[in-house]
Amino acid sequence: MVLLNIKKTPARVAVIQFLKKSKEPVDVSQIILYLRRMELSTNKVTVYRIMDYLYQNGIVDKMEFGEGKYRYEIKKNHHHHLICTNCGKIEEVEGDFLKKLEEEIYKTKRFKVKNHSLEFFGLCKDCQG
Amino acid sequence: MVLLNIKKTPARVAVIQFLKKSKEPVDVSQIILYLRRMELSTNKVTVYRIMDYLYQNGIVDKMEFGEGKYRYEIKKNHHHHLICTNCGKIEEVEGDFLKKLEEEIYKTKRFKVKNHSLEFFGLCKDCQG
DNA sequence: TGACAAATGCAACTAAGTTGCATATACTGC
DNA sequence: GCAGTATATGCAACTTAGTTGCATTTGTCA
Repeated sequence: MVLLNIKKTPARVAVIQFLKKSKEPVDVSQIILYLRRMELSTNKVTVYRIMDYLYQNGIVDKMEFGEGKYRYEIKKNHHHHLICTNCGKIEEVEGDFLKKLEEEIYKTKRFKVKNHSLEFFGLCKDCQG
Repeated sequence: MVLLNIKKTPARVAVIQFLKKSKEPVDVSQIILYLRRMELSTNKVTVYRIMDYLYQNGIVDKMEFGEGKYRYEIKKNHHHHLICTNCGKIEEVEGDFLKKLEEEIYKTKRFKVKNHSLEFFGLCKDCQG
């Protein structure tokens, strides 16, 4: 993905770097912590604006796991999240399982699905039993 | 569903009444408006506590549609929501389409799904074309 | 290297949701 | 019906997520 007309500011570069190396979707407070660690003085307004920019331009996905705040991750292959309700670990399952269902929805309800959000909550391997 | 050990306070009765007659999941501010209209003086703290109580006891479902706030509805047959990104209308599709997928997830990832959240965003019949 | 749009910083704000504690009230047994 | 008690509510103050307006700074491109 090529970013056009984007000013390569230190904050933006660092945010994207952080998102790329993160193994789980991150929230704004985690991003701010990272920027501090990188000795990039910044404030939350900037971070919110960066995240909004990245989201509006399809560079990141934005999601909510029932925590009352949003998480972001670099857009990649279609996938969904497995969220462990015990330890909080977030895993991924790859694949788009809903294409047929979305066609069915259009046939029966005339609702044209453009996007969906799907997350699974439960217990990860280590938290069972 | 029988509610045991619940004090039937006017606020609770009214909230459940409102949820039952609502055609879409409602948020806390809508509930407060309804209570005011019913001439039930109440405050948001009470409403949040009622909603939390109802949620913890499995009487309502709690969901988030990317608005930065939660919506609630009386628990009923398994279904998912179709949210029109143009007019905001919220429809339903009945059915649990993910059972097989969840079994598959357990087989391949050893993640035991207990719950999932699935919403579809797009254009309703009236907002297309 | 200078101009200018675009990005940032600051301060103040809104909106959602929470906490502690004192008061009020629905239910139980009498 | 009435008193006692656990439970629910109200209030005030707070936290956290996210926003807005405006002045200042900074990347980029000519």
